[in-house]
Amino acid sequence: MNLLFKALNDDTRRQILELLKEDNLTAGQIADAFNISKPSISHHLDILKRADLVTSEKKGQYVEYTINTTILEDVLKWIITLKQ
Amino acid sequence: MNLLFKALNDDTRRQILELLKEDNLTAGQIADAFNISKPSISHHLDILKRADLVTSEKKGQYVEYTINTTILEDVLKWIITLKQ
DNA sequence: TTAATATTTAGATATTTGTCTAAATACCTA
DNA sequence: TAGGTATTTAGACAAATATCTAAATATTAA
Repeated sequence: MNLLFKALNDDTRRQILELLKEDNLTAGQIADAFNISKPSISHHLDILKRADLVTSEKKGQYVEYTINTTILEDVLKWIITLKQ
Repeated sequence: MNLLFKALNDDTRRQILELLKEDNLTAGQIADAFNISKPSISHHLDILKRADLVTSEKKGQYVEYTINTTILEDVLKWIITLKQ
């Protein structure tokens, strides 16, 4: 839960998730969407991965990232419980 | 949105919200529930207030805090949109 | 009005976080 | 195999954050 909220607590990472919602993208394609260095984006992707919000698959020399929204159920449940 | 995620990105603050879900509490009562100094709790309450997750009302020499869950709709919507 | 209680503000400090550049690693292709 | 491209790792640094103690403010009650 902590890892999840931590991962979501950054605008760049939330934007990455919104991008990946539309399409799987390689690390480079994601980096190109931001005015941030590739290593920084790589770091953000690592945080998203550790929170299980994305998965990655090596495709030749590229690494393709995919969003995993199932983990967001946990956040939804926590919030909905709080609202009841 | 940023303020909201920031406020939720701390275990103590999430626990404060869970306490306030059960009952309105004064700043002191909230502080008593944690092994953290009163000024630190006061600071957490300020962050929750700025995110509009709680409201406060002065009652004599006490300050009573109330949870505001309506603002969580924004987070729910963001997550649900991401999942679709 | 003075003393006690409740809360917040101020200021300090250690830790975490987001960013960068440089270097390392992995893969592809000529 | 050598050179180029894609990505990650390492290390440094500034800014943000969570915490503390001490002091200030506000309210109540003797």
